[in-house]
Amino acid sequence: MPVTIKDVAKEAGVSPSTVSRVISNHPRISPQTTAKVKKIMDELGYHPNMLAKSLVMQKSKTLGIILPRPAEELFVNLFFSEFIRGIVAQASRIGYDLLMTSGVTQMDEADAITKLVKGKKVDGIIILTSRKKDPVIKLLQEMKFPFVVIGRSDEFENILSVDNDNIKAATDVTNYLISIGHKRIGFVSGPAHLIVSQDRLTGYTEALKAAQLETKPEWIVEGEFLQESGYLAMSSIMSLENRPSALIVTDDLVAYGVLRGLTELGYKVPEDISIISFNNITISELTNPPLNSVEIGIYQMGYTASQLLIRSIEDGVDSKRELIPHRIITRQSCAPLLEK
Amino acid sequence: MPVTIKDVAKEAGVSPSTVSRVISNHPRISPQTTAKVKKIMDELGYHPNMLAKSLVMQKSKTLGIILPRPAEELFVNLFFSEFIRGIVAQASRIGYDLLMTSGVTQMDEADAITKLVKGKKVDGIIILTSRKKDPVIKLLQEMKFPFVVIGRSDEFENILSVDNDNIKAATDVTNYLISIGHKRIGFVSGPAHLIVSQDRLTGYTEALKAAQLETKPEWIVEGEFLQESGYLAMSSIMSLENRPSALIVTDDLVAYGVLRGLTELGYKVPEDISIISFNNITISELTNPPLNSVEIGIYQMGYTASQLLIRSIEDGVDSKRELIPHRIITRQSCAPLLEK
DNA sequence: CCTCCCTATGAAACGGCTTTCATTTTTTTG
DNA sequence: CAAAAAAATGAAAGCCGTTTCATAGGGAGG
Repeated sequence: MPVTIKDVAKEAGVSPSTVSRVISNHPRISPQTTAKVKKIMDELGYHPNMLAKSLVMQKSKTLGIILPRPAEELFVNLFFSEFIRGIVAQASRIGYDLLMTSGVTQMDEADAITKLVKGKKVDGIIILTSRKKDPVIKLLQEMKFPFVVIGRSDEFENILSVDNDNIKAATDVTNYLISIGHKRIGFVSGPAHLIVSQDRLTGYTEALKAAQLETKPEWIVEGEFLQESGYLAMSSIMSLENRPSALIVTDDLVAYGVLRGLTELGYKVPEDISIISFNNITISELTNPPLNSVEIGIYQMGYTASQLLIRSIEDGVDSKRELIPHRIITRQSCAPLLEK
Repeated sequence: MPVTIKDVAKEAGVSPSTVSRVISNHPRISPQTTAKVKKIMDELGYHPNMLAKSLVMQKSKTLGIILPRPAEELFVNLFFSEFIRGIVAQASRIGYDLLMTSGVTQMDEADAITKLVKGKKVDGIIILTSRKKDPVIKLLQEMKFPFVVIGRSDEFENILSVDNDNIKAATDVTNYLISIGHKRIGFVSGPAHLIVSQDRLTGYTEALKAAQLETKPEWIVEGEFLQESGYLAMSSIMSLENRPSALIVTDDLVAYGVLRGLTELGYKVPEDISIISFNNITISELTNPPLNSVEIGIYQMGYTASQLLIRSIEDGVDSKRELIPHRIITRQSCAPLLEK
């Protein structure tokens, strides 16, 4: 027996319509009535039933997010919390909540989305990872449902997205290494099906080309977002006769593996080889030596995604790309390479 | 113009009631009608409006969770993702979603909860951290609303909770150190207002008492869940003339700070002092040396909390405490102490 | 062949809120 | 002071489902 708008109305001696108008600050309600109704609402501890409200308003004031499958979660895992904080902070501020769901099996991400969308549980959806030819993006695009992707789509131009300029970031990192004298630069990449991997690789390649430096396919290793990948990459890279003097690593956790591999092989960082990685998660300042990394503004990405999506829902903006600035954090894993 | 139950009814030449009954597998609907209606639903791409359904059923099939304030998030941060995965995995399996919200300012956690509860957006709530005399627990208890706390309450017995046996865990850890020969054991604790801190400290104290070993107040240092806390603790502890030969640390991140502090002061782990910590987050296997730690089953805690809460919602269980087993992970930060 | 009882389905109310349209009350204006 | 305009409020429909109660039709039993 929760207290409803009717109870308030009866108690205040007005009609439900009037109470409703008081709640929504309708202009044509007299100050006295407003005061009286508000008093009663307080006394009765009235809170509107959001389901009823949502049903009639045709919007739920809720954003949706699909939990990544464990496999892809690897990437998201370490900054998931920060992301979510950003999203929820901004959403709450504007009166939205965040609904999380996941497919029951690995396969039905699409089903989960359809259910959310058609079931009217959410007004918009945030996509955390963008894969090449991402079917989820296509689905939402077809349903014409508001959504924002963290990252970008390789198929659709006119969507909402929040991203780092990963190409630029990788270029910056590469140029940074070049600027301190490195000429042979390797790259430990992430899974090829993720767009972020692709972009970072592109930036790296372009920077090298622009500087007219050598690129060797064997200097580029692809792996997962696992430290093990970094560890494994080292044996192949370091056994090359003409090996890189610096390495760009796609993620700090992977870089940790790189560090571990190098230590085991008897190399010193940064004396023997310089390392710089991406994402600047907690780990990166805890390694030995502390890692140079690229801060990508995770909280801000979440925050911005939330904001953008809500604007899209309320004002119908449906095509905008926001780039969150990145920043190279200098620690102690890179050293200048002196001419020899 | 989403397709509603009426559209399906019209198209199938039956009444909305019949369609509704088909959806819920009502026994008294003829096979032919069922088949016909299902076919139409498919053709039209019908999905029930969950808001309407929730409104009439008086339940939303949604669990709620309040994002911890940044200050307390520190503790939760590093395993937040794992927690959430556990919660959502189990919830999704049983047809529930997870709704996340936060107070807009730091203060109104209680408001956020009230809104969720009275607004009928959720059927139950998961509380991630339990503080001493936690006002949030009291609030939910007063509202007689289903909730489960991760941890335990120091005020209420008859609630739903999922926890580690932290007292036992700390006792185990202490006994482990004792078993390898340590007699002077220190403790780097977490914030006193968290129940988990209190419990671990209790376990430690009890184990020492049971073994009739010395406890010195100056061997116990309280700090935040920050590596800085561990770092700072070292200067005071290591400057004692009669200092511990082993240290139990409340969290791996803090232990990392401890390690850093010790290295700077010129001590070697485990030769000079043994370290073991709690939580077993990613970091703990990456430190130098890799940390002995206590695995606390985070995913399983989330999973269990979800399950327990849903059972409570559906079957009215309202008092149950589930303990998730812990496990000491042996790595290389503890060494036996030989008699001298 | 008539009643009685199932079975399958439909009609209508309800859940709690918003909003249009109508109505009453008050104020303004000529 | 009457008429018109403005302000304040109420009645009722509608959002989209579920469920109770009623009813039509078919078969069993007498």
